[in-house]
Amino acid sequence: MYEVFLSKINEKVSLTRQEEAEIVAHLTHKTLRKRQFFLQEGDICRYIALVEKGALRTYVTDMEGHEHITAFALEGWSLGDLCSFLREEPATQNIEALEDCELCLISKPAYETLLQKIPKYETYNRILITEAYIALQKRTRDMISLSPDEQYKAFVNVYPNIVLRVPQHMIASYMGLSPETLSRIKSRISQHK
Amino acid sequence: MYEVFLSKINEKVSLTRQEEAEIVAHLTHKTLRKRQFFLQEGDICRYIALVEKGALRTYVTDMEGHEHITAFALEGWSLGDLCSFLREEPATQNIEALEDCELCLISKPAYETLLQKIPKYETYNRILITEAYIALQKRTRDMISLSPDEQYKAFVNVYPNIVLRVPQHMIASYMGLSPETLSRIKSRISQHK
DNA sequence: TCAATTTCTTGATTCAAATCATTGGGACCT
DNA sequence: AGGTCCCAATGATTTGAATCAAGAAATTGA
Repeated sequence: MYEVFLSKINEKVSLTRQEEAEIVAHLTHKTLRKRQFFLQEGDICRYIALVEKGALRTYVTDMEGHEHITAFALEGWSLGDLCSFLREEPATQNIEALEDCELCLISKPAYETLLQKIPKYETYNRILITEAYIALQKRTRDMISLSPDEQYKAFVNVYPNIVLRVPQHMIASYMGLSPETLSRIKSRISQHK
Repeated sequence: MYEVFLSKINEKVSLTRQEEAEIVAHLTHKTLRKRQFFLQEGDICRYIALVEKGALRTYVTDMEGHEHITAFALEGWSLGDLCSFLREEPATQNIEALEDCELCLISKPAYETLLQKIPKYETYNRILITEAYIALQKRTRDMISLSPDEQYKAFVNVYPNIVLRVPQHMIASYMGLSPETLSRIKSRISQHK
């Protein structure tokens, strides 16, 4: 049931059987159908989720009501509106299933208990959030310093699975482009082979 | 000497005298003159710094050689190329003093020792990096969802000190705009009062 | 104090991407 | 099969910001 979750932690720190049991006792499970929301803007994000199966997208809405995708998540990835989760404030992000999903959830009380009781869990979280920060920083750097063509090539290289599983107009949204522009970028790239 | 550093930690966790002494023993001090670099692209980032006094900018260089400012740092803020620091890879960021600066440094060996020996230091770091992640996420969200005018107003509200201490064209660079465009935005805003 | 640099503003032109509009191809229904 | 919906590709037009250019204002430094 929680193999993906535990193996993710064990990649960073080695848990004993006891610790594994303690952690699993604080997890819950959830399934989502395609198009169901894990989180909607305005609600408080009560859980951080780890994707055991499926695909989801995170998006925000701008002042004109347009959606902008800020992240995708596939198997093994974590998601949630961290700001809303930690401060128990209304979320600004929406998280929607793009396929039927299996999620593994941890609530705020569970999160805090584990941080306190299991030092390795705190270490794991420090490492996880540090890596997320580095990845986000890298993404912003790429958006600044690469041409749209280069950016798309980089995206296809780093996330080939997403390209296969997600409609193209959503990748355009993620890249901050109109669907038409991404379409033209693709044809431009394939011309120069 | 290290008051700013310790008070930053004590905001999040309460250190004993012993712990404070242990931490201070692992810190070093550095001064920078205006226009000196704390870090240059290609070098390995050997230290994370906390600004005790002064102002700095972090920037990256794109394929055409243009600079893009990704962050400013004033008193009490931390900086460094985290990716380069942790993985001991060449940095992609440049960090330059905008004023004469006093920095408080922590090396990688010191960082790892403290993480291990002082659990509160790990907790502090987890909280710090989590807040940095949330702030970076908020910034990307603003860049996506706000008009340049709104973005500038928000920037002035959140960082009035930076606006006072940093040339306008650098703020334009931070916002991803040309200096001319930011100038026009300012006149547009002041017209509508 | 005066020259040199840096910084900011304003105007004219150019350009890349958004928008608007149309078409064609699948996929999924009954 | 036929119809509806969704998605991608392509063309025409518009638009907002970058670029190019020049000059004014402010800082800096000898």
